[in-house]
Amino acid sequence: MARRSSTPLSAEFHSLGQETAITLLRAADSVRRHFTAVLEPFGVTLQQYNVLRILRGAGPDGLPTLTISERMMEKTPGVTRLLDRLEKRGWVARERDSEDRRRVWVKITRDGLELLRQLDEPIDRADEECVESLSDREQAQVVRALRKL
Amino acid sequence: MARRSSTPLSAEFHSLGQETAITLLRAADSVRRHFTAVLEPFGVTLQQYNVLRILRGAGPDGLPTLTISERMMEKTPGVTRLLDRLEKRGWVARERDSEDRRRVWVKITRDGLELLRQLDEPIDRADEECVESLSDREQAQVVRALRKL
DNA sequence: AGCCTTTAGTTGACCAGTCATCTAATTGTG
DNA sequence: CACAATTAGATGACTGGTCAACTAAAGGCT
Repeated sequence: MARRSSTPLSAEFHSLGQETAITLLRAADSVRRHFTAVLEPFGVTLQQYNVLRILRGAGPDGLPTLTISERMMEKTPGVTRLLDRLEKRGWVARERDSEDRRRVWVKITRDGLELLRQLDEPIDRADEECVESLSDREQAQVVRALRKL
Repeated sequence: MARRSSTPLSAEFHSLGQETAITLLRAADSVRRHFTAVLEPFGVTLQQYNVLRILRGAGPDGLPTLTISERMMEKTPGVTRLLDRLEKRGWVARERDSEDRRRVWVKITRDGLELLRQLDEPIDRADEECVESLSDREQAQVVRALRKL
């Protein structure tokens, strides 16, 4: 059952597992930096962008706060404060549910939608660029493997 | 030169590039969570652990702050404050260079080394565990591809 | 020597993520 | 109906990452 530690590809590492983990973390950092650089001129962070995308996808009623935090796989406190900032910038609006007054519905505003519209093209480009040093074959291999994590 | 957007493997995505980028970010999060869970009982964070590993590798003289921040590929201010916390816990010591008094040498303490000693085994295990759902072949594919980023 | 530039590192302000705790509203059960 | 348990979300305190501005010490040049 337990796998013996396998030989790494590079002498820099103890084991193949270590090499995979660290290479993965580094690669993800590189991708994150790439997106951050695209968003930075617009004054949006990657997480803020993610929330706005989720809200655009959710349609005109928006979503309750907890649903957003589930979709982002993030803890609620972080999301609450992220929404505070998005609300202050006028990109989202919050409204308490009149039926269940614990619940807060969050929806993207006209300004938020306009921001996303401006970002759609640059982000599509960034999606390609940040992994452009990999062939389609390599990308497919990576996706198929990493999906298992 | 410019690559046309390639077909994603899953309908969830617009393009293969997007699918690769997002899958990569998610996988890295999973790995990060795995390591964090191992370190948490010891009261160390992943970044703190990284610094301690770098300092152990550097030998008894330690390293200047800026060198540490280069090796971590991180901005200096963050490292300064990380070191503040490590110093407060007694895991590192700082000493101003008597030749060049701008420079601060940071070295790991006996307590810091003892902490790492206790962590060596669990971390080696975590290196394997966090990617154990991939075969050696898949890991090698992933490493070879992601090294290009 | 005097001054300008560069280098090493710190500090302040902000965004983000996590944990623990808290409030308020709702639901479930006797 | 009343009261406990659950749920939605907010708040405080801390770690961490980034940018901009700052201090202090070297180094270089006239």
